[in-house]
Amino acid sequence: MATGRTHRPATRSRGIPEATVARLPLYLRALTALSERSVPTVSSEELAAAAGVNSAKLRKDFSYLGSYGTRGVGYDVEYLVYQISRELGLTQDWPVVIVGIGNLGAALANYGGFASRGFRVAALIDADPAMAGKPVAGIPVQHSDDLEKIIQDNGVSIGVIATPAGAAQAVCERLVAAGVTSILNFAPTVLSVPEGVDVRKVDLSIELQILAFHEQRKAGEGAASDGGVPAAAARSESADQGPDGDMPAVMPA
Amino acid sequence: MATGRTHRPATRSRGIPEATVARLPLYLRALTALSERSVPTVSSEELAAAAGVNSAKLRKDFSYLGSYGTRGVGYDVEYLVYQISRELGLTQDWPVVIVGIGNLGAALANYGGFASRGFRVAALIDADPAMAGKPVAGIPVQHSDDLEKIIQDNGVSIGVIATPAGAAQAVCERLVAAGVTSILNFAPTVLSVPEGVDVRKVDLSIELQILAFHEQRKAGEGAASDGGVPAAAARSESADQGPDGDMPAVMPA
DNA sequence: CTATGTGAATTGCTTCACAGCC
DNA sequence: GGCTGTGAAGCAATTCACATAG
Repeated sequence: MATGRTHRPATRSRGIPEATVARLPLYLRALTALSERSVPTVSSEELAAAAGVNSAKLRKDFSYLGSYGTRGVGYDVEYLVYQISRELGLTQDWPVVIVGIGNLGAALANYGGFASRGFRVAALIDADPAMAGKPVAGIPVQHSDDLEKIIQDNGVSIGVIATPAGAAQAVCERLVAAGVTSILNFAPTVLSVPEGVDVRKVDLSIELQILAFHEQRKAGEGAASDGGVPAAAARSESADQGPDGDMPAVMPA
Repeated sequence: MATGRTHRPATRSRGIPEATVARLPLYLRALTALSERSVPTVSSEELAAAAGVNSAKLRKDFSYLGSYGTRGVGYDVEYLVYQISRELGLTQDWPVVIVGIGNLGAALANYGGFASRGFRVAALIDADPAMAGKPVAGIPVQHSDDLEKIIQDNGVSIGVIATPAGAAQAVCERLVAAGVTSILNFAPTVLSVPEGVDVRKVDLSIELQILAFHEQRKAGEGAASDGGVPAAAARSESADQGPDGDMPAVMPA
C-alpha cells in the first residue's frame, strides 16, 4: 500500500507472506553468486531463472520488500544482496547451538553454509560423556548437563536438534526454558512448543516418501512405454514448474 | 469403512493436492507410533494432535484418499497405515543411491529412517578413489565412474545428491541420463532437470535463514515486554498453527 | 449422540497483464 | 523500448459448519 513516495518502502517489515520469506534465501543465494562474478545488475527474468522461479513471482516477492529495482534496467546486485540480508536478519550474527552430535550433528557442524550467512556455531552439545571435549569441526563438544548455561552465556536464540527422536522433545523443552525461541528439528518427531516459539522441521524420510508418491504415479500412469528407460514424456501435472509441496512447521502447543 | 457403493473410492489416485501428499508421511508416522502401542482406533482429533495439524485438515486430507473411517468411531489404525502406505507407494521397495559420501552422505547412509519405510540404500557413490571399497554403514562405497552401471543394475529411480554444490548439476545429469526420475538434493544449488523428473530440495542454511527472519521480528516487535521470556503474545500471524512455508522443487528445464 | 465426510466460505498464493518510469 | 511494480483475476489450500452414517 502506500506506494510510498516516502523514502522508506512503507511496506517494510509488515506482513511479508510466508511463501515469500521462504524464497528470499533462494534469491539471496543467486544474488551472492552474481556478486562473486562481479555482475553489477540483473533483470527479474535472469534472477528468476537463477533462483528457479518465474519472474512474475520474483517481482511480486520483491514488491513486498519495497521498490529496489530500476524500471527499464533491473536490480542492482549489491544493493539487493544487502536489502534481502537485512530483511532476513542476516546482517547480525546468530549464535546457534547444535544438540546431538551423531553422524548428522557432525555433518551439520561441518557444513560451511552456516558460517557463510550470519550463523555461527556457538556450541556443540551431546549427552554422551565420552564425546565431551572431543573436537568436531574444530569445536569441542560439551556435555548436555551444561545446556542451560551454554545457551545463556552465548545468548543463543536458535537451536538445532539432531538427536534421536526419543530425546528430541526433552531437549526441546530445555532449550526453550533456557531462552531459545527458534528451533530447527532434524529428529523425526512432532515437537510441542509454547506459543511464540518457531519450529521448522527437516525430515529426510518424509522427503523421500513424497518422491516415492510421485514416482509411483509415473510408473502406474505414464510409463507403459517399455520398461527400461523412464521415457519422461506425458504428465504436465506434476512435472513443470514448482508446486510448492512441503511441510513447514511452527507447531501449536 | 468402505461405505462406498462403488468399491473403489473413486477419488483414488487422481488429483490428490500436493499439500495433502506432503502431510501423508506425517500421518503415517503418527499412525505407526500408535500401531506400535497397539492402539486399535483413533479419532481425527487425536491423530491430528499427534501429527501436529488440525482435525479439519486431516479429515479433508483423508477424504481425498477415500472413506476409510467409521462415523461415530474413528479410524482403524492398522487399516489406515496400510492405505496411506499404499497411496505413498511404500508397499513396494525403492532402491536408492546416495551420491557424495562426505559427512552428510555418511549421515544419510546411517539414517535408520530410510530402511524402515520401503527405502533401501542400494549403493553409495563417491568421486574420491580413496573412498572406493571403504564401507559406510556397512555398504561399500563405489566409485562414480560406475554410476550409470550401478543405477541400471539396481533399477534405481530415486537418487540422493549430497555432493558439494559445484558437483551437483553434473551428478544430476548423469543420474537422469541413467534413468533416475526423482532426486532429493542436499547440495545448495538449483538443479535443472528435464520435464518429468522431480526434484526435492533440502537446504539447511535456507531453513536457518527463515528462522532468523522470524527471530528478528520477535526481537524487533513483540519483545519490549521485559526481555527474558519470549512472552508469546501478539502476532497470531506467524505464531499459531502451521503456515506451510517452503520451497519445493521440480525445476523446469 | 458421536465423529466422519464434504459442500461452501474464506484465506492466501500465483499468474496475468499493463500502467508507470527509466 | 524495456523492465519494474502492482491491481485484478485465477487457483489452491484451509477452515467452517453441518448433513450423514453408525
